[in-house]
Amino acid sequence: MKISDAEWDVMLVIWRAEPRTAAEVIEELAESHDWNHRTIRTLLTRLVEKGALTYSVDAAKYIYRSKVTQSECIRHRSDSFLTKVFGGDLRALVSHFVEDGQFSKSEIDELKQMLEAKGKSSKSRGKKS
Amino acid sequence: MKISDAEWDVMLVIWRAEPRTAAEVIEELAESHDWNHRTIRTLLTRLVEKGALTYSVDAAKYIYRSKVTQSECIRHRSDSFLTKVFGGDLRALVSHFVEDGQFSKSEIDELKQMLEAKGKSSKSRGKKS
DNA sequence: ACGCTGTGGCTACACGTGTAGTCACAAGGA
DNA sequence: TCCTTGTGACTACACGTGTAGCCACAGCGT
Repeated sequence: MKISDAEWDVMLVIWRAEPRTAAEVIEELAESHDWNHRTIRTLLTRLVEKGALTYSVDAAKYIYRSKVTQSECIRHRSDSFLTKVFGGDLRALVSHFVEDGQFSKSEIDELKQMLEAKGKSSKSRGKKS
Repeated sequence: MKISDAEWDVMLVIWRAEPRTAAEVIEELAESHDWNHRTIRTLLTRLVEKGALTYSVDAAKYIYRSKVTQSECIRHRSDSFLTKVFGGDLRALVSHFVEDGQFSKSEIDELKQMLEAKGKSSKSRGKKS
């Protein structure tokens, strides 16, 4: 399932706190986006169509909740990105971001520790789970 | 400038070796894609329109060459991705990929060294080189 | 000289996406 | 009870994108 950029922002609101009525989603998005409420309703509908959201009806209102988790979607987008932009070369990707970014000393240490742990436990911890 | 997914594959061919005639691009893409040559010509035209490619004419043939570098484009896509999917949190992005990926011992060491170097030279090496 | 073939130019068309309007219905205030 | 207001349903529409057709022209083989 492919969630578009605008839809992604809607998902973020839902993931942040579920479930939500359309009105709540619209209100929260109003703070960051200059979207007509119609637009947001359309996005909600499309997300339901493509299976990213479900809804239940309460007092003639729809209550939306996610059907896919944020991490699933992040993983999905990350995988596509890795494949498309770095040709699947994970090391190239990571080094690109590391070289390009600005990290504080402590963040660098944190990442090193992460790698450390990775070096020990590693092997066999694939992508699924 | 936004290069679409199909266009990206065309750019890859050009970046790999420039300049190229349309025929050469088509031939190379035939190996990996099941695209009609018309499709590729359209993509080439669109890439010229959006300024990613230029061409010169020689013996009534177009010779295409890139107008933007691969690293510029990678940086661009990477920035959008970072912003959209990880809300700009570079640390989260890197840790996602590190945790998710499978690295060999030596790759881990390599990355640690990169961080090491980063820790020393760091600060002030922003994104604009 | 003539037709086949490859070339770029122009055109097409469906689908996704961003953006939003119209409509009918239901709930709640006057 | 009647109107306002909010709701989801359906509709619209332009632009990007993936995919490709038609056309005229130029070069090459015969």
